[in-house]
Amino acid sequence: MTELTVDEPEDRQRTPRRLMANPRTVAEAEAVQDRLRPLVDLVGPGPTTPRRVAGLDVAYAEDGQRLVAAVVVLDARTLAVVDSAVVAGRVAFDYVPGLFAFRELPTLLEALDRLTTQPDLLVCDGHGFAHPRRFGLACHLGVLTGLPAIGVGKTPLVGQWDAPAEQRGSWSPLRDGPETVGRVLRTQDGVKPVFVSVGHRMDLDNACARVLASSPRYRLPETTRQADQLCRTALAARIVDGLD
DNA sequence: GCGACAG
DNA sequence: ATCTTGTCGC
Repeated sequence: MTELTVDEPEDRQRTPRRLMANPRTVAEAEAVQDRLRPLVDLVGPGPTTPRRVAGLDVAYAEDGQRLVAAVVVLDARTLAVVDSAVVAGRVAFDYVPGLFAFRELPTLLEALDRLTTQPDLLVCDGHGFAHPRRFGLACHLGVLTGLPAIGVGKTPLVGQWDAPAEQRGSWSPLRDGPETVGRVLRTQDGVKPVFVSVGHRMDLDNACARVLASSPRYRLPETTRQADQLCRTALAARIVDGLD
């Protein structure tokens, strides 16, 4: 299902081993990020009018070890759900700010592999370029799948910014030192803004345009909301194999 | 040395 | 992320 594997039918659902490094220590994890970082395409410009947009999210079980990942594909124009996948898994790494992606990556990739419909944009729950080593979850998912990706965070990880105007669509640059790493974007009038950053094969302007187009009514994009609802429901009702 | 720190 | 009660507002 991923672009990187289309030439290997017998292996089409597996991300190449050379990119699947599963670190066991903080040093190894940071090394993986530094190695993949050069593969990120920050220019894009990415699809201005994508057909299908995917939202990804994860819900954690009570023990904090098991989790359920969900991917929901929406029609970019109507925002109607056209496909989805839910997978149960295990936390693959302890939570460390900056290494968050390693916790959910294996299960999220598995869920992406189970889609029937190929999305042309991934909207990730977390940051992309707005990361200490400029390689957050959105960059990681983008590079591993080869798909355009953007990161939408609810809270900051790095950078400083000025509050954007209260109107929907207003934004201010998110800067980490001298460089702009993302934007603080107001998706609804008078509502707390979100943190948008490039993941892969997209420019920042387009990334913000896509986020706004996906958030007609609420603070978070419909993609994120649908994915959140799906994995949360699947976990609570245990309607997913491999749990318990 | 002391905070901050995606989900 | 998840644990948690009520509360203000559409």
